[in-house]
Amino acid sequence: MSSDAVPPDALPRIRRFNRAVTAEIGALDASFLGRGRPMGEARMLHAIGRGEPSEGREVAEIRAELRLDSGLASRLLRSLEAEGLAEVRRHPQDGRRRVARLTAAGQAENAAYDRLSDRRARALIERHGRRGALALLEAMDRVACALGADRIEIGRVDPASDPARDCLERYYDELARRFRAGFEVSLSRDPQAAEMRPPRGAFLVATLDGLPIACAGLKGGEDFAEVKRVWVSPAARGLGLASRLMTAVEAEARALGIATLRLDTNRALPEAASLYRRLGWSEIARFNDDPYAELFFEKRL
Amino acid sequence: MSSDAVPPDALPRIRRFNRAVTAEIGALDASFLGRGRPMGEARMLHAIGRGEPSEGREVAEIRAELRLDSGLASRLLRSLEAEGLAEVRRHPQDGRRRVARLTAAGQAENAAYDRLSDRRARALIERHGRRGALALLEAMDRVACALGADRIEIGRVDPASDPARDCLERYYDELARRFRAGFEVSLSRDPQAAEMRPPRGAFLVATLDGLPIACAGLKGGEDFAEVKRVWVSPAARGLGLASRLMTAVEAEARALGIATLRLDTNRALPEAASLYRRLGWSEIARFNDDPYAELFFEKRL
DNA sequence: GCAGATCGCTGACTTAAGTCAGGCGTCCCT
DNA sequence: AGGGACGCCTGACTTAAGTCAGCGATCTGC
Repeated sequence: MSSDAVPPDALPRIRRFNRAVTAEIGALDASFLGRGRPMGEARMLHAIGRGEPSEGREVAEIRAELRLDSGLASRLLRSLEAEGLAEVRRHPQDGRRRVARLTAAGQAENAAYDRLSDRRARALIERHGRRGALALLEAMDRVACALGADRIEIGRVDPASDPARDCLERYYDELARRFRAGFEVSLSRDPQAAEMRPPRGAFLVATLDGLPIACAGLKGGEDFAEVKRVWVSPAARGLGLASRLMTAVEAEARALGIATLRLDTNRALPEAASLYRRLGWSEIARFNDDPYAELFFEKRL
Repeated sequence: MSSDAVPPDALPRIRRFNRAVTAEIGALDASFLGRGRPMGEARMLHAIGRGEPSEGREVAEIRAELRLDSGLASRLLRSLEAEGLAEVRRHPQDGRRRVARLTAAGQAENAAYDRLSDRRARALIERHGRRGALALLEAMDRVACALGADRIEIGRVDPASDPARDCLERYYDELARRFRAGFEVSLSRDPQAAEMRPPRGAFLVATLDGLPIACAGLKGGEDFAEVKRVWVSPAARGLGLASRLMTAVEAEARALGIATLRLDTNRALPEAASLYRRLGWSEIARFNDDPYAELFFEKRL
């Protein structure tokens, strides 16, 4: 990206942003100290709590996440153990490694920290009306996606699972907004797309910190497979995520032994068509009767 | 605001935002440590540097900003002095108070910290195209305004000054976008509004961390004064700022001995008209020939 | 079964950060 | 002129945070 893409007043605006969130995070940390425990221990407690309550988390993983020295991490674990909040056991497969888990008391303590954090969050949102709150959340999403772009993960899920349905719902809403004549899933071809499952297809969802932000489906067929439901949340656009997703879909297709991919799209989504062209797809003649489809593409793997 | 104004997925989204900015700020702090100086000293240096280079800043003010104990602040100042980066003198009016200033070396050091911060900021923005960068900056503005709402300051400025012109330009742009027939300042009545200056009028600008986010003008006249150019940046809407601004304008008017205020507005700005009604203004008959004016209000002080 | 690598732990430090009491000089008010 | 308030400083602490070397247990590959 050329440097003239930087608007002239960008730096002071980012400084203002930094100042605002630094103050907010400082205040949150200060409120955490109110539970009479140093920040290091509180962070360790929270990091352990991010794992499954029954399984716990590997100590090395936590240490990497919090960027802690092995000695320091060990000491923090000892003090949590002394308080009866956590317990550390040996890893079932590898006796050198260790796994930390929260006790019932530890989970309660962790929940108390979450409540403190949630209270601040709720207070922040409640200062605004419903419209303002939605706009603020969208702004926070965009910032979070831009800052956390390299923590975005793409994974395979069932198309009927919660994250997939969340993406699809937002995708359909967007189509309804952008198509002149609106959009009604049931009128589109193959509304269920039950084929987007192994062994014939797949459904991919991109998440950031566990929240879904993009999706793409691969639907198996006789002579070719189709790529469907490619959608990226507005908050995550401009990060190259659609390309990553398409690459991941192609990899899935190859793994399933698929040789030819096809897809259709609509002129109301010009950014989609130009993405496909950029990624080596070529336009072909209509190959289905979906009323919403106007443009058709193919790619041979 | 009732709690049902909180969207159901607000809390995880805010948690994701917190996680993202915490990581970003942590990384920035870590890069600051690269200059071989503890964070406390770096922050103190930067806080001193926020004042006018020639005048410096009062120690008490800095201490309040950084929430430092008097003893700790004093020690940090001593170490900056020992490094030749700052000097502390007695306050010209009050010998108890003290004023800290950066030396030339201190200013250079401070600039180096700014460069580190700016480099990160620029890298963040340059990851996006121009459109994406603008959207990201708008999102950051909105978050900064929402988080820093109680640091917003309203002050009197000259209507020809930079902050005023910045607001007015963005105001005219918005009118051009929202009025069906567009908007051309030169066609509106009294395009210069040179009267929005003491002793007959005033121009108010609201700023957050020095960046202008809202404005309002008071234009003196014979039988009544007019409120003009009331504008709030989209990033700051929903924070009650327009009301604060109107209250401030009324206070200015009272101080200038004005008894009657009038204003005009346009149906394309429904939120403005409803604000005026809410603040006790009553609709009156047309009192000028501005082609863009459709609704007319009056308030007696 | 042994060598070398890996993982986490402990002890012994250093440094940063923050707290508190007391003291000195200055200002303001009467 | 003098008492009390104020602003800042110093000294003497405590606590948190982070570093480093060395140790013992465990795993992996040969």
